[in-house]
Amino acid sequence: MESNVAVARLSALAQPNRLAVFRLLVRAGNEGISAGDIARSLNVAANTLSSQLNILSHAGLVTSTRDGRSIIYRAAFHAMADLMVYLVEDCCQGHADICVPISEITDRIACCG
Amino acid sequence: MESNVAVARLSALAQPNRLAVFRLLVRAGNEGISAGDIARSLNVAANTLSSQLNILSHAGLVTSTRDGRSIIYRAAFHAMADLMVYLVEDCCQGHADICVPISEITDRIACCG
DNA sequence: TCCATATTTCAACGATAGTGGAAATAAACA
DNA sequence: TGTTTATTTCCACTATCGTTGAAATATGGA
Repeated sequence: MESNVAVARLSALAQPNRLAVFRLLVRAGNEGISAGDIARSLNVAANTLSSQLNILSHAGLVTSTRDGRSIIYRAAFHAMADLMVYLVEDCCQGHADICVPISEITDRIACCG
Repeated sequence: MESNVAVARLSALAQPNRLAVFRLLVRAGNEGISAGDIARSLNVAANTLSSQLNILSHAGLVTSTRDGRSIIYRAAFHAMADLMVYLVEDCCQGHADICVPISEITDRIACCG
């Protein structure tokens, strides 16, 4: 991953509304949520949410498909995975003994286990 | 983790210089790097770097200890782990079959394996 | 003590982000 | 076709961020 892509994704998530949107979509899984339902859930104006979704979308963190009058948004899990890997890449340069904490991450990411 | 802490950490990383600083410290591991050496490595002014380090530090993503005239900075792996977990928390509400991508994260985070 | 090195703090500037009102687009339905 | 619902685009305003010069603080050594 290139640095500017990572920055775009981190910037997209570094805002209370957008972070809440993303986490809501993570919990919704592949089913996704319509823009209107997201706006109602988080109590934000429709146009404000639209620009937030646009930022998340351009960062590659969410995808959208039209369903009748509504547009369904979904979290892009692979993009999230790429970002996480990038953040701890090449850690410790192979000295496993001084890098125990990272292995704890994998133990704690067990959402569907 | 509270939302505002996550936003602070994501904001801290959502800037090219600071992201580069953090990744440099991740690669350095527990040995850490002095502020001056970071500034030279990344070719940024000392006072600019100082404010960047301050932001990373307040976000809990780096720690510092004085060593003579220098101050050594280190990545805070546990804080990073907490953030990662927060981002994919409660994903899919337990429907493992529709949430394969998250399990791929753990496979790909294997820096010291 | 005096000086050099390492780092931080302060103040100010220009640039960018977040929000909301109003209008535009898109689809469904009578 | 005309109307309603869903969402987005455009625009302007305020607030916050990132950078830099200059000064201040802290440590080590002559």
